[in-house]
Amino acid sequence: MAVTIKDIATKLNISVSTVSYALNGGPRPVPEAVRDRVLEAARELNYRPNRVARSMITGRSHTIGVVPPGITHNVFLSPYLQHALSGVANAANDLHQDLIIFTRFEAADTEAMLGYLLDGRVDGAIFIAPSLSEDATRQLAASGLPCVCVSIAPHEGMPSFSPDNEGGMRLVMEHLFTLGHRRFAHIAGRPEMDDAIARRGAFEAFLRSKGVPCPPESIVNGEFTMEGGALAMAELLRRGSEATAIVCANDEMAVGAMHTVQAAGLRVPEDISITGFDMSPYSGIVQPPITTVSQPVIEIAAAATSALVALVQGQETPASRVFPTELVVRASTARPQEDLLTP
Amino acid sequence: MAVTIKDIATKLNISVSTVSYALNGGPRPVPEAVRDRVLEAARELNYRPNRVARSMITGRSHTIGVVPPGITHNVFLSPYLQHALSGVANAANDLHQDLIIFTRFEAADTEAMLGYLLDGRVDGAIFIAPSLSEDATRQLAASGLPCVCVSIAPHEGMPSFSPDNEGGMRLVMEHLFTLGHRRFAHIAGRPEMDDAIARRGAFEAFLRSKGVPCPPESIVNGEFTMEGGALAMAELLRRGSEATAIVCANDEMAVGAMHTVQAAGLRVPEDISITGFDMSPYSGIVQPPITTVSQPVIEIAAAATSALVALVQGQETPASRVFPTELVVRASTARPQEDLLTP
DNA sequence: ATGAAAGCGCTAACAT
DNA sequence: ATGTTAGCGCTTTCAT
Repeated sequence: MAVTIKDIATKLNISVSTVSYALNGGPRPVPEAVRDRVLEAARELNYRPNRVARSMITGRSHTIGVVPPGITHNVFLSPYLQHALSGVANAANDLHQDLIIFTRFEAADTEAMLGYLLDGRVDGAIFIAPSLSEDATRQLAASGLPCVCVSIAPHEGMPSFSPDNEGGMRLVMEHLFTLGHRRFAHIAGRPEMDDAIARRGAFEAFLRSKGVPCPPESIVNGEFTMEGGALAMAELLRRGSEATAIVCANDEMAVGAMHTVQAAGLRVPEDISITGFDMSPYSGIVQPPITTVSQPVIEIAAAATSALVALVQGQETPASRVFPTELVVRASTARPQEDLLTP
Repeated sequence: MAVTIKDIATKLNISVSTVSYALNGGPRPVPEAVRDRVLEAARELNYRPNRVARSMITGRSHTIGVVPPGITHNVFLSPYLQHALSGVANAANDLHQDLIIFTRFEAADTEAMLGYLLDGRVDGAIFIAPSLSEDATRQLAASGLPCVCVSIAPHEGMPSFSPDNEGGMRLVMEHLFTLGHRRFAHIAGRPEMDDAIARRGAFEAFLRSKGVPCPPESIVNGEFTMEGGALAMAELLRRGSEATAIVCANDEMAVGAMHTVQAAGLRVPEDISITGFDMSPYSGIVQPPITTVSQPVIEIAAAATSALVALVQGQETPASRVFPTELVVRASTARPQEDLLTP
């Protein structure tokens, strides 16, 4: 049996309340002499406070629930999530919060998800790139659990911390367009993910604004992984794509796509330019390094975490924020061949 | 105020115990009619069980604490930990356990660590590549908290799930030796980490067994990161190393070391062979891909997790296991120059 | 200044 | 078959 404050009280022949106040340093004052005796007894008995019991009374667990996208299989193996989790962990650390990571949510089991989130173990939740159903979103809002979202939020009420996807995509497109590219293809993310939607939308919008055609067969969806990118690229080649620039929705896809392109005997960037998004470590160490858009994922996630803690502590709903993105030009993009041939 | 079983009991004019038994499907039988009414009322009132309250009675939280190495700064950015966490998460998922990830332990604050681990929120703990003090180890054992260790355990009593570091290192060394290498350098991990120690030990033992000299200046310690490897390699070059084979304690180090080597104008593998350890994704996508040793980290971590759950459930202490490693020959290793010149 | 006692929401032993 | 009640370990109100 673990040592409790009652044991300390019994040993010192004082009441549990005095022990509690002594241990917590308040709110009721305790004479220093008594406090010292209590602290010493605690040390002697090897007493450790039971936070579960405490949190039942205070209603606070000082623990934050982290909900990664339900679609992702190996959460910890996704570079994007790694950075997001890193940001959350850093901020949680600074704010003295612990983290429960919910990797157990089956795709769309709203009930189970709410059950876990509302079982009293977490003070609030951070959703990372969620794809929540209308129903889940509504119930969540109704539950009153403080929530924030890394990436675009599923509904108005939830504070959202996201990168400027549109701006970032515009930067890459402008870069490629200026290099002389006129035939583009887009390897898009899964259509349930808001960031994927935003990036695809910006891709199309840019082409429209320049009067460049954007046939449906030049866009293909895939998983946000190297395999996803490799497969999507293979599909583009199968369709006889003549694009000189392949714009990918994230870096892993770009790495996979480049692999397929190179395996097909084409050179990057001489024959085909490829771009990514997110500036994941992979895009920097492949040959050639991939031109990409950096977004401050760690910072975004940290900001979301701070906002959540503020929300939990009763401060008013924090404002959503959109974080700037930056173009990172590397060696996977160059002027297209035909441009070189027809000056 | 959240809905409780008391609300359901009041609404249906029955006792809380009946509600509890109905909700949990036992252990006391409840007539089907009553049960249905309870379940319906629960749905209507939007009742959600409070697991904190439950775990206070049952003494079980169905939650596992995960303790990454205290040294690692950005836990989620280390490929090794990513895979270990993945394995833990997979198994935890299968076994219906949640995860609290303790990223908050300051280097050596034993007291704080024990406080968190023993505060009632976790049923047991998984230590990943820990570097625990004698004191922490002893207190932990005394606390009775079920614990297992991914990598070599800090003491006998704790079941350990680790790769065959010695065997793996022997495989690489044998490979390099057979290629003709006779001058080796080792980029070792931090001397607090048991895996690092084991790999270094096996490196030295192999050379000894072959009668190959192993001067102290041919071994340099570094962080288990690309930067660590790059720095260590630079140090080796500064020392005027004439090694033809650089054996690194992990893949990130190898990637970093290769970067330094290439930046110095040397070719891999023509001028220098480089090997890694762990088979992290990075080692496979750099140019040239790096010869490495694969260890089944995900499987190891999953086995540790299953063992922990068994331990929590009162089964006898599971046996420690050592997992086999495999040599993965890629393009970063070749016969040394001098071997080609002097046949 | 300090003790006694009422819960937090739940399970389970004890009664009926 | 089902209701009553005693806690789990703690915080906090109410007495003293």
